Amino acid sequence: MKNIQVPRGTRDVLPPEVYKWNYVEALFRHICEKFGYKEIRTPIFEHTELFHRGVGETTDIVQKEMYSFKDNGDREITLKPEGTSPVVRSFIENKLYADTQPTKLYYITPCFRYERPQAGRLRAFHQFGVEVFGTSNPAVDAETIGLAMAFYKSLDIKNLELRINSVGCPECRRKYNDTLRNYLSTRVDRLCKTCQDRYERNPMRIIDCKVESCKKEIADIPLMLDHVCEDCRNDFEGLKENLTLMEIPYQVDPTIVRGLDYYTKTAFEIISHEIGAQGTVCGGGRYDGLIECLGGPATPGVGFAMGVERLLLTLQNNNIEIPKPKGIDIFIATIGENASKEAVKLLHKLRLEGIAADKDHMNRSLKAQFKYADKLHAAYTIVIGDDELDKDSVQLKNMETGQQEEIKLSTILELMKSKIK
RNA sequence: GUGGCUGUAGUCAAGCGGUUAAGACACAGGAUUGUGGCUCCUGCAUUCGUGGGUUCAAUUCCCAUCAGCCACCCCA
Repeated sequence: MKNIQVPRGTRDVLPPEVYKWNYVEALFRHICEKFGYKEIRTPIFEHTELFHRGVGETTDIVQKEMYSFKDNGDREITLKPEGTSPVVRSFIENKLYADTQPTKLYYITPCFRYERPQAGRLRAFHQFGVEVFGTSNPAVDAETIGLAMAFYKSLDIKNLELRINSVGCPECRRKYNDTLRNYLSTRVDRLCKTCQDRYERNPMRIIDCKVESCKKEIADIPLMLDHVCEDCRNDFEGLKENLTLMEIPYQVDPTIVRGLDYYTKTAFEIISHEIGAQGTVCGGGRYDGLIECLGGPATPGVGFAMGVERLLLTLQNNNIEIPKPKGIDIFIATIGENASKEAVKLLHKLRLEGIAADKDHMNRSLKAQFKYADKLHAAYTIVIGDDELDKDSVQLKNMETGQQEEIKLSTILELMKSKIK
């Protein structure tokens, strides 16, 4: 029979890998809690309309990347392609705005996007994210960046680059787009094909074109950052000031344009140069219009998302080791039927006391049982045979030093309890 | 969605038209009496992602398909 494999762009996380996931998840939770953020969990699927409104009709995500389907009750359902919209939906639905503000939330969630898979880009992937609702103070934008940087720092990741920009508010962006179209209108036909397409769809993207002829053509293109209104400019200055207060180095990069429609003002990216073309390890910014757009009261918001797979890739490419889980406390090797039965009794008692213990179930020879104990990284091993049962006496072997001491079998439980403390 | 590279055991791989498909690691067993890690020995692919085609003959050539990687695109 033919094997069934995982769908394209998905993968299994197997035991030799999963401890790393547990580690970074625990660390992320820990850091978030220290920063005063609370965990929120939302469903893996939502009504499709949430993403149409929350992410934006014009985005690639909505236009071609969503896993959407009709359920048996004829509802239009979509597997979440990102984490922010569901959290905003929940904030509104559960009236969290009625609580003390700001609302500071974090989440760990799988996301789904139908894209061409590549290193650091999967169809089923995972995000860590935070959102803060209820304040437009740029100090909070800086705080979320500080949280991300603190997280990376505690993993000892270096060589990350923080790039910040302001994409303005709806008013200054509209004016800017007019300025941009005006500037470009005389040169469109000299731009590359993709840029001509961008001119229609999202003229801001032309700024970051890599084609030489385009670069030349747009050398003095007006930048958003130079055309933001007074208010947006002040907030951007506030952001920079707060980053400086926290001693977080940054680069202003006027070419950062977030792909999701809802961003306003602050946009930022944290980039790793070691993991290939998909180097954005964290991306986020402010989205002051989103909550209202999804039917909530006018409430400002800011947040970020980081890709867990990309994080793990970065760790790997920087040779950063995650502490390996330790082995079992004791292995019980047996010779003969009676001993094996006795071991089952003892094993369960040990386990009930919180001692990590195991025995062989493959009818291995004594020698092979020791090899197995070694593989399980057992701290101690005892051998039970008929003699030991008769005399109530076993050799307790320390697997690291190889030393054995003779002990009473009946006292092993108390002894192990004291040993693992 | 576009272009390019790749696909041989659990893993990394050699072979690139011709009877039994190297090697390493991993895994399993053993090296006389009931003790692991080192060493040594033994075993482990009727088959080369899948399906077609060319040929007397294909893992080796061609096509398709699937999957992985890389770049674009996009983004976390």
